[in-house]
Parts: sequence; structure tokens; C-alpha cells
Amino acid sequence: MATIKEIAKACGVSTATVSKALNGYADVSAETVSLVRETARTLGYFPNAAARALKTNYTNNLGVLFVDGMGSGLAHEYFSSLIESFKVQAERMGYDVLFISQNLGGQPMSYLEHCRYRRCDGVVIACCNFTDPQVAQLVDSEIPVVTVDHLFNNCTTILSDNVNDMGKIVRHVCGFGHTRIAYIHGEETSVSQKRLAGFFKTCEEFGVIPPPEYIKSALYHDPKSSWVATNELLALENPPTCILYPDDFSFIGGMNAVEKRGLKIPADISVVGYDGIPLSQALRPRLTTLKQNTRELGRLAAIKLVQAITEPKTTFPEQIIVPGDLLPGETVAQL
Amino acid sequence: MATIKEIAKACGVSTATVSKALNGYADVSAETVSLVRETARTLGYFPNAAARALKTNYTNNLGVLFVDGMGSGLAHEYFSSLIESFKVQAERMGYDVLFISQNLGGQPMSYLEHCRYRRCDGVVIACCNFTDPQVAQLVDSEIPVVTVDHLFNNCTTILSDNVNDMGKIVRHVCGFGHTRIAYIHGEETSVSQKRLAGFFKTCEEFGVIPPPEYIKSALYHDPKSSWVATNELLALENPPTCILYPDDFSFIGGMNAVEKRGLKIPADISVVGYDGIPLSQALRPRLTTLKQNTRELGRLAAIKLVQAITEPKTTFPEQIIVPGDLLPGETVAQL
DNA sequence: TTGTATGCGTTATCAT
DNA sequence: ATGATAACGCATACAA
Repeated sequence: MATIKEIAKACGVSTATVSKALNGYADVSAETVSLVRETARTLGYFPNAAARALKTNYTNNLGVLFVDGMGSGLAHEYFSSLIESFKVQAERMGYDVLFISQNLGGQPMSYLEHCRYRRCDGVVIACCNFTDPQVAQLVDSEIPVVTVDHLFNNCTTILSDNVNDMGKIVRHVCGFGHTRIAYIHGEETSVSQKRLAGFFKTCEEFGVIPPPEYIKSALYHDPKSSWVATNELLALENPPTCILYPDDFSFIGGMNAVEKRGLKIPADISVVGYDGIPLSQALRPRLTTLKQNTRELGRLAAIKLVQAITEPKTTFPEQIIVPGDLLPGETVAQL
Repeated sequence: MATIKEIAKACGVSTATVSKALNGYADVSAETVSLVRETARTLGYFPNAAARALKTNYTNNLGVLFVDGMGSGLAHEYFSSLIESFKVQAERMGYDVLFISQNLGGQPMSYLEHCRYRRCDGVVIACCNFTDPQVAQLVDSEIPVVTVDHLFNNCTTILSDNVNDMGKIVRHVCGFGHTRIAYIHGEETSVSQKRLAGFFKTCEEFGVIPPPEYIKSALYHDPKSSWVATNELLALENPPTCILYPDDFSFIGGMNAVEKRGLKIPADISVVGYDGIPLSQALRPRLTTLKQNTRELGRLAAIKLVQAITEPKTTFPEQIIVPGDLLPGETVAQL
């Protein structure tokens, strides 16, 4: 691995001049610049990231923190899709992406400690349990942070439009004549709160008043708990005609519960998912669901994070809302 | 952020002693060690990764290189699942994981250059187009490499047991009385070659001889090309009774083609997928498929890579084969 | 326009 | 058992 020292020797100049030439400083003659650059290329020079980081305190590293309740990790398609998009945009802007975790090599280490250890220039946080004090610690630290789908004070956030997106679902369902609509929501998070708010608000618009027993709590990305909730709903004296699920993947549990009872979707019971993962479109009947724009969420998160890093003075906390799209399927019956 | 300097001052010893105490050298008194360690803890000290990397030439960073033909990235569940498992095991061993790419910030950069730039201690390669000369360049470099599902000379490899796993599929299908078995395989890779070999070999065991027109080429993770191939197969004068797909996700294309023709699975045509992603088990009828053990593939890749890094002398190129499991579904009819 | 010198935080060598 | 010091590769303040 060539260093600026070797380039300096090859060019007959000092390392300082090489450094300046390579970093586009004005006080170097044009010919020296081209000589240095050419030599660097032929020598296959690449700067040593560690040395540069030590000196400048910038690593060009972005951390990605994502922990979901179920510990699904990247198997959670919402996250994998979000992170993929974040990664693509980050690389486009010259940043590398690394995962932030607790416990590195047995060493218990807070998220913040891990970020400092790796000198992440910034971190994107996308997880369910934003109540974790370690997350708050990171948000309150000196490290620029962008969160996805959770609002912290003084922290830029990219929000999926949960209130209105849920409204789109309810509008769709009510448009098909449903009035007995149940909602199995995920764990108590701000996302769930917003979806619930959108749910009740839009129901109200249609004069629909869901009884308390129609509101069930389950976990995101957990078919089992949705299976349980579905069974409870279907066992009601006056069961709903339509069930909204926490997400497409959880719906699988609901699907199994419905099947087990010998009921048909949508003839006997209508259902709606959330996320719009490929699975939802492969199911027959095709699942009616709401496609979150994870591509855009990830892209914007990267852009805003880099902005916060490179232009700290002119950057202020923003809330950016990204709407999703209703994907009408075949799982909501016309009543 | 505390440094060893501050610890040294607080303890009234030199930085050298602190460093030794922290890194478990023998030539420090037990009491000094405990004093230093205790002080480090109370000061919230964490080593500066960049400084350490600069000095030791070890970063405790592992690179992950994965590029698939379709550019699906982490949306490809085989990869996301593999990488998740790799990441978990890597972290357990004290390594961080970062993505390797070409083109960082517009700078064209070979994979090898990216790895050197970031001083990756090792790299795991899991991609489809192993023919890329840049991949070969990386494999031939000084950086320890472990590949997944592709065999290079002089490089440890974790292989999914493609030959025998495909054998399991064929055995299952033949056991149900099928003799007209078509195979839509993915792009020309060593994985495809092995599956094809396993396919023909096991067919032969059962006295089945698939005619050339039953062997179709498509792309992995691409429903469209499998859709085309399925149509071609079903249009044959003497169509197959069973079609094997490149993977579960591609099968969606085949499913649509079958539906469009008004055919029923498995009454009119039997099908088998590959991978065993959650989607396959959510389909009705449940897709018969082969579950690759991505968890184990990723875990072993991490273990073997770290071994190659920490014990270069005693490490030699290995080929480790990880078998998958047939997941019998409901998409293969008894003839 | 170019070069000299210093320091980032750590580890390692060699004295003491 | 402990400490002074150099070095890793780079960027930069300052001198020339």
C-alpha cells in the first residue's frame, strides 16, 4: 500500500505538498497537482482511512442501528429494504456503512460507546424500541443522528406517513361497506399510536365506531401473536367483518387462524396488511396492504444525515413525512 | 472521550503502563492492572479504533461483499439472512461489519481498493457473479477471504450442499411418481452447475431422462424470466408434470404463468422452489422447497474468516459443506 | 508555491 | 515493574 510518503519521494516534493495536491488545496501549482495525482494513480494510492480519521476526526463512516422487538434483524424486510436504500445513497455520497450493536466481543458496550469507538460521523436509528434508554443516550449525544419513524426532540426524523396511510386503509375498507372493522396493532410505539390515531380518526369520518374488543394488541413481525388475536376476534359474539394487521408478515398468523376455522378470505372475513412486502403480492387472494416507501425513507435518511454532518451550522431538526401507497388486493370483500 | 493519557494521569502512571494493563500484558503488577482497569471503567474509556488500527494494522473490521445479478441487494432474502447471521457471529467475536462496494462517492474503486482503504481484516464474499475480475483480484490479494457458495483455489469456502440438496428435491418428486421433470435453472454459475449436476445425477438414479427442452435458463430472484420459461414449458407438445424453479421468489413468476393459463397447482402441474424463505410457507398450497441453512452458512463464514485472520499460520483453505433441508409442501402431486 | 514540524491516540521497543 | 520515546499515515499551522 502506497503512502503519501512514497508519492512525495517519487515526485520529488514534500508530503505536505502531496497532501495538499490530493485534497485540492489552492496553494499548489497546477503542474504539481497533476504530477502528484498521476503518480498517486499509477502507484495505486488510497488514503489510509484510519490515519485520516485520527487526524481529522472524520471517518466517513455512518452507523446503522436497528433492533426490532422480535430480534429478526435483517430478516425483517422493512429494515433490510430501508437499510439497502440507505446504504446505496450513503455510498453515493462517499460514506461507508457499518452496523452498530451492543456487546462487541463479549464487551458490553452501549450504542453510544460503539459509535464513539468506531468514530461514526453519524448514525441512523431505525428500530421499534425507541424507549431503550441507550437509544436516548445516543440521540442526546454529540453525534449527529437521524431517526426513522420516531420523533425525538431536536433530532431530524424521516417519518412514514402512518396517520394518513392508515387513513387510506380505513377509507378503502369503509368504501367497501365495512363498518365492523377490527385492528390488531403492534407493540406500544409512536408508530402504533399514529396508526391508531389515523384508524379512529378515519373511522369517525365514516361514522364507524369500533368497539373496544375490536382493538387487539400484538407484536410486529410476529405471526404467533396475530394468530392469537385473530382467534379472539373471530370468537367474539359479534365478530368483525374486516381485520387490519400490524404488518404483512404478522398476517400469516392471522391467515392460519382463519384457515383453521374453515373460513374463506374475503368471503367470510376481509383482511388488510401493512408494508407491501413481496410476500403480500404473492398470496392468493392478493393481500390488500399499504406499501411503505422504504426506498425513499432510506434515501432521505442518508441525505439528511450527511447534511447534518457536513453543514452542522445551517442544519436544523426537520420532520420529513413520506407517504405510502395503498395496494388494493383481493382480500377486502364488497359488502 | 477519555484517552489512555487521561487514565495515566488519573492513575499516576505512564501511558505505556496503561496500555499494557489494558491489553493484559504480563509485566504489570496486579494492583496496577486493577487500578487502571477500574479507572478506565469510571472514565468511560474506550480505545480509539482509528489510532489502534493505525498502529497495529488491525481494524477488527470485516467486509461483506455481495452483489447479485438483479441488483436486489439486501432485498434478496438469501443474502439478508446470510449477512444477518454473519454479523451476529462477527460481533460475538469482537468484529464489526461493513459493506464493501465499488464506487465510493463517485470515486471508482475496486473491491480490493475499498477493502484496503478501510483496512478490512478480512472479507466474506457472497455473490452471484463470481466471474467479475474484481472479485478474483480480491481473492488473490493479501486480505483473508472466505467465499460462500463458490470455490476458488486457495480460499476457504462455505458451500451450500447444492448437489445433494437438489438430489433431495428430485428424489422427493420422483417418489411421487413424476418422470417428466423440468428444471428452470438460474444464470450460469457454479451453484447452477452443481444443482444441474445433482438434478441429472439423481434423475438417472430413477431412470428418468429429462429431454433438453425441459431444461430452461432463467435468472435467480427474477420472477419475470421464470414466467417466460414457465410459459415455454407449458406450451410444449409434451409438457412436464413438474417444474423446479431457481428459487422461491422466482417461482412467483411461474405461479402467475400457471394461473394465467387456468391451471391448478398441483392438480395440473407440480412445482418446487428453492431457498425456503417465509414466503414459500405462506403460499397456498404451501410450496415444496429446499431450505438452505443460511444461518449456518453465515455463522461458519464468520468463524472461518476470523480464524484465517488470527491464526494465519495454522489455517488452510477448507471447503465446508452445509446441507439444507427439504421442506415438503403441497405443490407436488402424487401421480 | 513549497517545505518543516507537530500531533492525533495507540502500541511497541528499549531503558531504567 | 515501570517509563520515556518512537512510530503508524495523514493533515495542517507556520515558516521559508
